[in-house]
Amino acid sequence: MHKSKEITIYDIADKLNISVATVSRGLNNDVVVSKKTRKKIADMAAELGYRSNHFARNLRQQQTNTIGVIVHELNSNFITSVLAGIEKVTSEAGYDLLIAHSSESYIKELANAKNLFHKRVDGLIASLSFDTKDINHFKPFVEKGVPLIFFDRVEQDGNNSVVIIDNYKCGYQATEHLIEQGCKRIAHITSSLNRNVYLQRYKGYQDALFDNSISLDENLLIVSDLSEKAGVDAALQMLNMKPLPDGCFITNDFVAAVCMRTLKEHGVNIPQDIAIVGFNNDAIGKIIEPALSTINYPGIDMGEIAARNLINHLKGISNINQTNTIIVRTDLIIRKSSLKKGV
Amino acid sequence: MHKSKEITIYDIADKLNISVATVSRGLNNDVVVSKKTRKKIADMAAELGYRSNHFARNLRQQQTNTIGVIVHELNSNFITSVLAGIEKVTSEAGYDLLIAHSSESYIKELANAKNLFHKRVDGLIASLSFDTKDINHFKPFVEKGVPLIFFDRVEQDGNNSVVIIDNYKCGYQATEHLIEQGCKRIAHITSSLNRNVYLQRYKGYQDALFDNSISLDENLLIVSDLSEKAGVDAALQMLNMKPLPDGCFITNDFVAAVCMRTLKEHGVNIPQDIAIVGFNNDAIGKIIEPALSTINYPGIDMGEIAARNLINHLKGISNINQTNTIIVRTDLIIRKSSLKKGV
DNA sequence: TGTTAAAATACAACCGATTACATTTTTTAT
DNA sequence: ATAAAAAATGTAATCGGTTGTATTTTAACA
Repeated sequence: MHKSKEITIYDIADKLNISVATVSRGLNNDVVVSKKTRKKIADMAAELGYRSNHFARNLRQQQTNTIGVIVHELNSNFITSVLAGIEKVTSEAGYDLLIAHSSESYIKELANAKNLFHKRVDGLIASLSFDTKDINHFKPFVEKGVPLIFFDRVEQDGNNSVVIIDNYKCGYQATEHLIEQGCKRIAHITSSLNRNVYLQRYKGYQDALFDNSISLDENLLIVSDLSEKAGVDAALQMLNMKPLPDGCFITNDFVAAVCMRTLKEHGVNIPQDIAIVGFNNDAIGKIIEPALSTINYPGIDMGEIAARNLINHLKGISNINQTNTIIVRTDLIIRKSSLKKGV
Repeated sequence: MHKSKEITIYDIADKLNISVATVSRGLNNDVVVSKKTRKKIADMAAELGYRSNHFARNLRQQQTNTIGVIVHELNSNFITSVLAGIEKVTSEAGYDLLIAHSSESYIKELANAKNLFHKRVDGLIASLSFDTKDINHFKPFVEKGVPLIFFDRVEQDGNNSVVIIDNYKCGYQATEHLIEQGCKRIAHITSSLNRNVYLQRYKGYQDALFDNSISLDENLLIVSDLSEKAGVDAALQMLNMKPLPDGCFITNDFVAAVCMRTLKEHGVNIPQDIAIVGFNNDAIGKIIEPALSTINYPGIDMGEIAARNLINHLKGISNINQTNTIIVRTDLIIRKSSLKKGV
């Protein structure tokens, strides 16, 4: 099977006995070309099976029509929702997407950034990996004037455009809900406080305790990564506490699920002994028993917003550097895992 | 922030007072350029912050160095593993990846195929969507000589290259295991039998029953989509059966999990009343209770194999059309959900 | 009918790399 | 020292579109 020759605008021009300039303009529906000619060109293009050459076009136009996305993982409800949102907006605007994932690794994120930079994406949307220390690898984009939007996992004190949720409020709400259910000793299982999202949630947790006159017990804070093992370990750690915590706010549904399983294996009743609230509204939360209370946030909206802002900036409609921080709504979903009092 | 001017090989050539041809060759580490000159070129490129223009290169070379991937979804362990495998091989070989997902929709798969065709991917790796009826939309690739490999969800009677697991064997094994555990009335919850994977698993199920002298009861076959609702409905349907099935082979872990939850809510004991085996080895299976027995298959290997074959074909090392079907190993993971007899 | 404005089309340079072929420089052998 | 061979570098065409400017065709009007 040998490759058949590609059709170019020169072939169309030849067949129609007109110039390539007219063909090019006609294909782009330029009003300067008469309707009749445009029709002829379109018909001939279809007949010959013409497909435009992106490379020639991009080379000449000095733009790639491509937007890069760097995410910290692929395998989660939240991320796939964000991607869906981004895809919706970008594809409508005629942009292509180049998706890279760092698997929570700083090294891979670095490589991805470099790669996308060399591919000359017109813009970049990114969520930082778990162990990203600094964001110097995004500097080349800034220097070349490539617009940049971070979402969810962002650098706290940068002056970049970000699309985030109010993690502080979420932490506050989750904790307050547990307090309302009668919890007095509320554990908090979370990830590295160097990541903005976890730090803010922790602060919300602290303030909710404070506002309800519950003193903060540092021993109830368990920091770990987001692995299955971490969930088991966290559960064991809680089981060793005397007395057992009566509530627990976990910043990740998967870890919460593992944790619950381990607790139950050790005879702990949920929510009677410990009420639990997770974070993310992953599919898993509805399946485990008891169903997991959690914080829901609209990934698809975050994706759409990030993409829309980026594209508007690219088109000169708005300027990213003016609207610095966009906060997306969230809500607390209450299920059985936290309902000590019943409904 | 205005875009700073791009550095090209002409700039490097100017600075060094040599020709662009030499610069181009030097940058590609062509041995025909002296080591000394190559060093000078590399240094100057680094100093000026040169980045090569893929578009000029691809335009000239008439190839995109890009491989397209169409998957039926993004949000599953299996698919992300496959993607990881593909990415590993392709990035080592210097190819880029263009990933499209159809969300199990024929329409979207069609659009994706068209899109990737127009982007001129050098090769394509695809898994068919749930409701894909025919594969005519891949014809343009064949006609242009673009190599094509299907994995997992494939067209049963095409003569395309495919990377699959032995779904028949898996179905047989899962069913046999349930029989060994003493099950006599084994239900089978699966998806459209038009998809090869489900049809083959069903056949394995049938033959395992036959070989163990258990007559096939058509009423025990429940066909549905893979949604949460489907899991609930399937469970309810089983609950209505008199007598209740004592075993169940479900071709999807998520559906199995939902199904188990629903059964338990109705007071059914697992595995005592019904032993259950799922499929896919999703993370969820380890978390639910009892832990879910399932069929494991190595997504990462499938991805690597598919990608490696494609690239070898592109490089002329091998020919895809000769090695038509590649079957990847699988194994049955036995957990508590199916252990009626204990270990 | 002739003049001018407007509409449609054509010409040709350009984007930045690659590469066949030509030329120059260096090395080797006589 | 000189011819021949080998190594290094250069020249220029090419990939397939886009677009500023020039030219031709058509329309409008006096």
